[in-house]
Amino acid sequence: MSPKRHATATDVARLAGVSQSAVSRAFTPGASIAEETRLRVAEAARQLGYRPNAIARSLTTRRSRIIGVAASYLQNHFYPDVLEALSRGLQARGYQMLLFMPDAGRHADPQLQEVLAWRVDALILASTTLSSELADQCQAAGIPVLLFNRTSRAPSVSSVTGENLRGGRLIAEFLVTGGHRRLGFLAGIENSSTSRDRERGFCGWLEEHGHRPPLREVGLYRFDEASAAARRLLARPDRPDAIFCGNDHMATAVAEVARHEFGLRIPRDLSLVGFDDTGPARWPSFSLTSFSQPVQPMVDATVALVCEMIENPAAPTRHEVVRGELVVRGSARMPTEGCVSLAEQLVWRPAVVDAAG
Amino acid sequence: MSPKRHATATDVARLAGVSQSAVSRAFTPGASIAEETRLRVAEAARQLGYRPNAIARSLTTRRSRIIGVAASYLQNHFYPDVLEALSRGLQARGYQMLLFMPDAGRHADPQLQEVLAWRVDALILASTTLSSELADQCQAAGIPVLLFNRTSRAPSVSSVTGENLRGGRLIAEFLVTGGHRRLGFLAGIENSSTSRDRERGFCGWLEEHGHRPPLREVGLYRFDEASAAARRLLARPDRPDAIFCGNDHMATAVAEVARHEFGLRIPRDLSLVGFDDTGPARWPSFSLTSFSQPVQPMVDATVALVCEMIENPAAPTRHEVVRGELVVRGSARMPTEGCVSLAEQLVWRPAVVDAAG
DNA sequence: TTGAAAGCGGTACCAT
DNA sequence: ATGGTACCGCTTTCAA
Repeated sequence: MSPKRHATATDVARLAGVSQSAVSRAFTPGASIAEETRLRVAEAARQLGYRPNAIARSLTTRRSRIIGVAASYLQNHFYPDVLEALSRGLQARGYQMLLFMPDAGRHADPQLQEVLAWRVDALILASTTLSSELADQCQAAGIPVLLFNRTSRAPSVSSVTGENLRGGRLIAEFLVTGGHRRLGFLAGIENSSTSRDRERGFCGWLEEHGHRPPLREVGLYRFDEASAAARRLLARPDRPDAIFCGNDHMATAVAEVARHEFGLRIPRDLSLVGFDDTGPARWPSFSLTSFSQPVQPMVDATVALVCEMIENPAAPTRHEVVRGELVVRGSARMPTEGCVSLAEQLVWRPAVVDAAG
Repeated sequence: MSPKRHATATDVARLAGVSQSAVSRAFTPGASIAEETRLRVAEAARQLGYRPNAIARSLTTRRSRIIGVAASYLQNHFYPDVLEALSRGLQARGYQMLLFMPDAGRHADPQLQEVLAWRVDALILASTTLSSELADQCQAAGIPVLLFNRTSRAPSVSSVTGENLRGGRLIAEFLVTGGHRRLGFLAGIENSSTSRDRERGFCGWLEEHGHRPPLREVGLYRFDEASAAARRLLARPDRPDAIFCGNDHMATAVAEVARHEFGLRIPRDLSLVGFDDTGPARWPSFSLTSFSQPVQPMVDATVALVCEMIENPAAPTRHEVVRGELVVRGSARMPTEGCVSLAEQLVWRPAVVDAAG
């Protein structure tokens, strides 16, 4: 069969014996229309399988009710979780989600342009790789931009992040109190705000308390890079006795290398702490101690903020920081005698398969 | 600053001193326009920051160049991988991707309608939960529908799947040849074609070769359900010595339960085989033997097929089956003396952290 | 090659 | 409450 043309409002109007305007009203909640007319239209629409054309509607209303979402590297389980929550959140508010995955580097630009061509009502950038100049440009072009799990150097772009700084500090304190003395830090993407803040928190606390800076490697937030970095770190004569990994995804890579290539036991020979508290890191096999970035609250904040920005474009920039906590599992040696203030900030989660879902 | 209006083709035309039609042509590859005019328009467009409005374009051309993609349950690492590849594949062909995650059950309908309102050029359903009647309806409404990793009962809807039947059979042969005698099968979603086919292959081979049917549990393709199913299965007095799990995601759940709750060693006390060959299942900790569903080939086939369906709506239904192979790692006891035909179908992959990426 | 003009399928304002 | 009508921003004939 040929691609049969969709029924239009005019078709419905003809069948229902009303004007095309009436059809439009019948599908506009709160429009002034007689109940009887509405029913007649509804019936005609049903017969014809009519659905208002969102494209035509958007052309006149100048609001697409589409939100562009940029993501990259879904291997890190944090992002699929975010995507799922985001999809439901936006859907619930009547928005559609146009997903795109920018290529690394400058090639992202044409892709972004394609998305902008759809006159998206807003842009959510959950991609570490997309340059922040791009964000600024969009912002300047008058479209609301929201950075997710990152910030821009220019503080003019709104953002939703976790407590990167506090997380980094707390982990430093936790590890030092736990008796570790040769610390390591595995950075993510070096010029990402997220990795920088976590590192600043971690090293800041160490410095303030008179400890040596940690050994340092870069894992680019990727599994394979993190594995390679772990090999370098663990092969050193002064191998660290604890590593703070920039996220859980890298931490699992380090755990794999440590156990299966170096024969190390965790946490006996090596303590590991991650960031995010997502995915396989919660499974008993890894039982990773990790500073959490709670997906649902972060997404809720994002959806609320983005809707606000759309409704009030003049609203001031906001930087939401969603509270996290240090979730203590089994991958890092515990402080035996903790200071109280530290203990109060920890959450103890024994490994249970059920909780892994 | 107020949400400044985007420049339109008319604005550009005025500045360039040409007609609005000329502007349109300047942005239409292959349109008949003088090179000099094109340049003048390009310059004016640049000055004004003009980008053709995709919404207006779609309204007249009646092609949106948007493809609706339904996914559900991104916890299973297979799907994020698919999404990433799909995004790049569609992008490369000039399509945008409108992603939605149908709620389980009937509530999916209004969401689908929203997507259809955008007059998507095609629909890719990679969601196990979306009912196949919905697929039929869309198909009947004249929009190309492609089922990914599933089929519909009515064979009129095109699909791309892995070798579910052959995979199931091969795994049965592999396990029996490996000396296992008390087999278990962990089903996914019971009325999904994928789970049914894998089970049919598995049980079919067993029956044909005079073996008892396996013990059976249902894991709904979910981590927590699979964990619960594993507990039931492993607590039995006649506990299976090998379990074929409907996918890798469930297999990792079973491995966790088996090791950490039942103290079983894999594969000494229990052999495990999965399906998909993705994600954490490839990590040394799991080193899962699994029948592969190669993401890139499956996505390539999907993109090619969907484009074909768009260009030629009259094209006949097609059911692409992408070849997979039994990837042998360490989670299942190997046949000591294999029959040659079986051995030829196996691929041996020792656990290496590098390969896990 | 170019410009004028007729839609595409709606929304919203205007009288009635 | 209803119908008529002027757009929304573009593509695509049709003449010139």
